[in-house]
Amino acid sequence: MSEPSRRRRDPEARRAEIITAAAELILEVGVSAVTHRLIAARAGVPLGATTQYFATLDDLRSQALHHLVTEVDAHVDGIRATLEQRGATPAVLTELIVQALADARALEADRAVVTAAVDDPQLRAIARRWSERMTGFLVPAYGLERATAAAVFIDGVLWHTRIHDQTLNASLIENALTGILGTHSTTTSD
Amino acid sequence: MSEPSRRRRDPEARRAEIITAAAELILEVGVSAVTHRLIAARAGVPLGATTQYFATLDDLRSQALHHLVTEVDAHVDGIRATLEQRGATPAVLTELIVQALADARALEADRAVVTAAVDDPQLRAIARRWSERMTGFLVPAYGLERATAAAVFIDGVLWHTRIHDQTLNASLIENALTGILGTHSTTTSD
Amino acid sequence: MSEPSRRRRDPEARRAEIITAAAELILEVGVSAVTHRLIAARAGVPLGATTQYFATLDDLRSQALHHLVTEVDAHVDGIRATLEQRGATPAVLTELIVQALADARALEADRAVVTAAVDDPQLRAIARRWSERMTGFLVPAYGLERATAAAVFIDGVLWHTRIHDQTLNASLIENALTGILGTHSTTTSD
Amino acid sequence: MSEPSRRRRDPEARRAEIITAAAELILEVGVSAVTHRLIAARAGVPLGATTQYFATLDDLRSQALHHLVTEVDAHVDGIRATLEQRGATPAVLTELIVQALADARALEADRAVVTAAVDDPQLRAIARRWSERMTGFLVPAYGLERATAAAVFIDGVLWHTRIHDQTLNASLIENALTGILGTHSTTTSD
DNA sequence: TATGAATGAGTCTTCATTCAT
DNA sequence: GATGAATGAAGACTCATTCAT
Repeated sequence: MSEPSRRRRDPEARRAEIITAAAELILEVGVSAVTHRLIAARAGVPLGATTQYFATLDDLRSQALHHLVTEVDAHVDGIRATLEQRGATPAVLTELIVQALADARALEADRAVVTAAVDDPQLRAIARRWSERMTGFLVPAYGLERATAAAVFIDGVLWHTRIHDQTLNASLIENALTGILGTHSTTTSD
Repeated sequence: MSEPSRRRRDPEARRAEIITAAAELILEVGVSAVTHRLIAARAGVPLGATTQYFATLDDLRSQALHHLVTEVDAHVDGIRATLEQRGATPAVLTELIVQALADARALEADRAVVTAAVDDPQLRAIARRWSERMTGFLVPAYGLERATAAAVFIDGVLWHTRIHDQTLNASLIENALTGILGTHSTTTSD
Repeated sequence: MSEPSRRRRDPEARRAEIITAAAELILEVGVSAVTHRLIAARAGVPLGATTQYFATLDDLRSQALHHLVTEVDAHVDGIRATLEQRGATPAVLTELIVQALADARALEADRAVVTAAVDDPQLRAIARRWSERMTGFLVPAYGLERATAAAVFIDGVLWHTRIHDQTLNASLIENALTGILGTHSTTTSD
Repeated sequence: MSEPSRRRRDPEARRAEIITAAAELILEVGVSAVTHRLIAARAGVPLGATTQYFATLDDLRSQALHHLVTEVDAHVDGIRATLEQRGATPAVLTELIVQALADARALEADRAVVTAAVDDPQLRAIARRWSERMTGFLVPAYGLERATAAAVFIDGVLWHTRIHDQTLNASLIENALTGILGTHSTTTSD
């Protein structure tokens, strides 16, 4: 007598699946092109599930964006770890940047978040975190001003890559960072 | 008894009005949120007018974006003139950047074009022009690598401003540019 | 205070209703004049229902046409049964034709299918079935050529009736069929 | 000072051009797909001309259909001439039919008129003329009943050709006509 | 008179959202 | 609680028709 039942029995997992699907779609087709139906299809859940767990599509979109933010955050955590281990020198930073540029998915995630952030005040606060954290890593060694400038430059490098077909070369990046941060990448906090 | 009756009779002006309205809306709500209805309302023309002059909404969007591009281009022309007159020194560049950051409208125009460019290959080519022209102005004095790095940094400054609520201060910008371009702002080409 | 609220909950029945409504309208106003709105009104369902069940209006039209085809087919089945029972003589054929001419609805269905078939290759194949089946019934007794000619004549009779206000009289039909099929309506296959 | 003037100076010729263009388009895309714009483009006249000369699109369509009717009529005139010269024998009729079947344009014109006639009472009267005239040619030799039956058969042949990919062969047609009209092509009026 | 700009009604289609089951 | 049927508001687009020029 037991019908196939209503599928899963783990609401939290379903939520997660739906958010993941939405996040993927945001990267693929853009924030404004995601729909309930698209998400349901991608997540392999019935249409109703996408409205059951999220009051509104905007709500769902927003949570998906947050999901992407945490993804970006994880990357930043990795960067911090490396910088702490090996020192925040231009050479190490450059290596990390070149690595990041090679990861198309991460690049897209960042792009999606930043682009969406321009229009969405709530999201903007979240997006700011990236540069703030990055700046934070560099402040101890270079002081606030130089650290900020370096973070700004790195942001520029990311955008440049999205618009141009070829990546900036490593020595250009390293030289620029060296110029911005100054030669004395040691003590002084300016 | 007098109905509003038919309107103007100046097609070229109407086209321009519609494009202008569309461009404004792109800056305000983003490319993907503009609709015929929105544009018509903003331009103060009947819905039909927006389809009379443009075969498709994409067509209209595209022309509005081009309109913004020419706006950006005009700014860049101004920058070139100043650089030629006063020299492409970090100080002059900084002054120009600060000026640009104060012009919210121009900033938005640039943002809209660049953001749209990420997804639209045709537009991407156009958007590349900005950094290419900017780089071009600096190459004679600093060589290709440093010029490129400076343009990338400036792009980063623009994005930073869009995401953060406060502008970067002038000395930060100037110092960074000085570091990137090198102190010897003479003729060395790398 | 009670709004009409949501309707039925029987998808299959709704599909059928919509198709039936569309088929009726095709007969009344022609294939190219049917619209979603018209169909919805006729079927007594909201506009959205017509797009929920059919991806595209063409899809809906096509299914409605198929519906008519099966209707025509059922008629042809009846004809076959009679011919098998009573023999495919001109007299019996005439009786069946006169019967068919009296059924305005069936006549219209056939007309709609044939007319639509002229422009639609896919439908043309279906429409050919009518004459092919009819021919098939007569081949055993009269051979392919005479059978074909008779089917062609019968088709002509149907069209004649649609264009003229009065029906052809039975003796005319029977005499013509006799002439076409030959006197020896017995054995021989040509 | 003389501007290129408003183009033509022969209203009647323009009317004719427009009607001809409309008639062509009816044959190509079907009655319901013709639009003012399409007609204007085909005729090489400005949009306004199509509304200047015809009160309504339906009016224009109707006149175009009449134009096709006269075209069909001209064909029938040719047929009459031949029948008067060479006698209305099955052999001659068959020859004429085979000829007609080879003329795709004429076939389409006939189809368009007849198809449109089913729905349009006014046009139906006009369309009836074809079979009435054809019948008329045969009445003197075969009497009303047989003449009518032959005309009906011929109509069937035309439709058959539109639906099937291959033409009926000449001997089939001739044999059928012989059967319908009887061997004694003398004066008996039934 | 001739032209084509102007307008809005109407077309197909998509989808967020609601809610019966 | 889970599902997907139901609904209508919007969106893009087409075009007959009107009418200023």
